[in-house]
Amino acid sequence: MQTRSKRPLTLRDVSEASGVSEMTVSRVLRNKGDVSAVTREKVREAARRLGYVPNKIAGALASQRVNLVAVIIPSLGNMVFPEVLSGISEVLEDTDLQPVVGVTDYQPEKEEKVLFEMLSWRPSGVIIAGLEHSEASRAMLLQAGIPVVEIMDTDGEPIDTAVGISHRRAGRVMAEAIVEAGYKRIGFMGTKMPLDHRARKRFEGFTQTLAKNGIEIADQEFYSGGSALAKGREMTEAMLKRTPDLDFLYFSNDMIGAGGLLYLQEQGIDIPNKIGLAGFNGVELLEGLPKRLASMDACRLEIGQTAARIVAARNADGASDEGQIVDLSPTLSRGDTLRKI
Amino acid sequence: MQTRSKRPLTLRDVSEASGVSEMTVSRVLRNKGDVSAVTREKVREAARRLGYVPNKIAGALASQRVNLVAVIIPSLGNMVFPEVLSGISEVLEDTDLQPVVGVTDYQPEKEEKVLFEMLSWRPSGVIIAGLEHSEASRAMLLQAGIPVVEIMDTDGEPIDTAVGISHRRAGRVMAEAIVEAGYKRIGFMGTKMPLDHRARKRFEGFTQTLAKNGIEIADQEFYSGGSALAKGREMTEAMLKRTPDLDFLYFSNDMIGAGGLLYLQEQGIDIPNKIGLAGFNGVELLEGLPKRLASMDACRLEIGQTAARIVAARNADGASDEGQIVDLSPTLSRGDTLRKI
DNA sequence: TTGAAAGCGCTAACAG
DNA sequence: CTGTTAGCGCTTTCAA
Repeated sequence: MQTRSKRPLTLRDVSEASGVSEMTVSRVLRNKGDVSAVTREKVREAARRLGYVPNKIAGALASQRVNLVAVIIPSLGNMVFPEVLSGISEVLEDTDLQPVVGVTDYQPEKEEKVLFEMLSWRPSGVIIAGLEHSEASRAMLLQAGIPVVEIMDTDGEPIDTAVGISHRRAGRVMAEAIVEAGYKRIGFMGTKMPLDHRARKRFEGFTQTLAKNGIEIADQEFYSGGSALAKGREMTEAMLKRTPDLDFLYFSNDMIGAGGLLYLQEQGIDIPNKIGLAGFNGVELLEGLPKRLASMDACRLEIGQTAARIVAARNADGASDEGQIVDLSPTLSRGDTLRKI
Repeated sequence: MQTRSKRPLTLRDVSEASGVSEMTVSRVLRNKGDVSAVTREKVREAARRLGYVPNKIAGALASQRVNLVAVIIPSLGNMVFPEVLSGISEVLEDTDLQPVVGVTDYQPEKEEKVLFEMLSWRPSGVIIAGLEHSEASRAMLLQAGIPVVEIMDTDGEPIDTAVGISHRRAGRVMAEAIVEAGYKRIGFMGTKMPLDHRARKRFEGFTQTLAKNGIEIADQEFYSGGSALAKGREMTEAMLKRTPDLDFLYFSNDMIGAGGLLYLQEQGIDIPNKIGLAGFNGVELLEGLPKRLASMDACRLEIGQTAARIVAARNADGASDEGQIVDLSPTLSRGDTLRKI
């Protein structure tokens, strides 16, 4: 270990310090090619002593290989994407690939920018949330010449490969369960995010199925910003004041659902008989609530794992299953807030 | 836009397509140096038409500049680090720097690995959580020759610069407030994480101040894994069964605190008179709970912003305030669960 | 098992 | 305002 220096160390420094050619030093440090045990030890020792950190920039340029996988998601703030990331990291840890995360805040322009920025580092693959992208983004992805896995959603045409669930179907399934359970006056609460296509698709599937059963959403409200738990609480109160005869509330995510649940419990309202409730995502948080909120698992972990496996496989054997769509099946959990038939 | 090709486009392709020298193309694409409006337009047009994405690897190697800032944190799973990240991104968005996140899972070996990996991309700065690092990690950081900001914690010796709060003091302040409010039989619940040094320091500050007031922790319990909300609930129940005369519960984080709160409310226990409660972090979630949990803000956003500003400033003017420690003051919010004096 | 030469795609530094 | 010439620090390839 030497004292801080302005210029980072190079292979040449290690080469000189060990009396071994740069090329051989390089081989030792990458465990590539045969090097005699003595030489190897000499090099290792010198590298360690100097505190040498290889320059991947130079390495990548020379080898035309970057062990990075770009992961592009809308947000880190709601527990769903961190869980997808866990799935990805878990799988990539057994390979030499590494995830690099970019966040878009649900903004197509930002997605475009982040994507451009990441692609300019020539990653070995892209895992990106959603099937909706700007023309420019699609073009970049197409041009990149690397595996592209679009995750979370399967309702649409993937650029290359998709892994996710059908949110339209998720909305339908939930609507069916609610109708079967005999609820009739249904309210909906969600986020004010026109660009959250998956929430939109769930809502569409939901209302369509209700319509098929002769039911129309009786009331609805959308929020943005603030504590989701508090918003769920407030919106529920407001909606029930406005439309007192509702007998079911469908929340676009578990967090606002939990807020609604807490509020209704405080009011001493009989759940699920007087009013039933359901959210979406199946987040871990639900386990600690006074009643388990009905919800639907979005298969977050599995999506991450599968996507990562696809990227890893393509990098390993170049096998190309382009056009593949992996459609996972979310499970509905009725919890304690959706009455049995 | 052309069809997918195996070889990514290079500057030379744009040069040929536009009939302008590579150097000038490079200047246009980086908005660097004076280029005539016509030439500029010609180049832009060609680049757009081809769908050219510059190769930052080559650029970085040539210019010896990488606009990346390594951000190394223990976890994405608990809402505290994502908020720090927001602070960082927010500030860096006004610069040409970009954060790249690495996660250590609170494991020193993983920290070492992630750090090595990131430093090998020669970033322009490092923002890393905590002041405790392995010898090797410290050495790398010292050698790197770039700004290093250690965040979250100020109880210790920074390698270069630190931005955070004193967790020992945070523990002390909370203990003082609890003692002043007249509570005497105090229970503690936390995570089973010997490597979460900040939680440890809070606990130390807490118990020391209690001791100074002649009080000893009456009961304590640690958990690991599972839903924090559910764990808080379970641990609270178990602890009160074991030690029924407790009059205060201090939780090492808000999530388990919320679980405890929900449980006690269901039991109809008088909060804060029969039992007082407090957590740590001041998370947004608290706003939606039936009672606002007493907590202490960890200044997450501000820490992120400040750290990013320091890195950005050092990159801009090279001004070096090494050794600086920015010690922020968390505010105690009594909420509804810590009785007034 | 080791080494020498020739780039990877871009930009700094000069010239014109 | 535009072009030319050298590398950046590695790895690939080929020879020894």
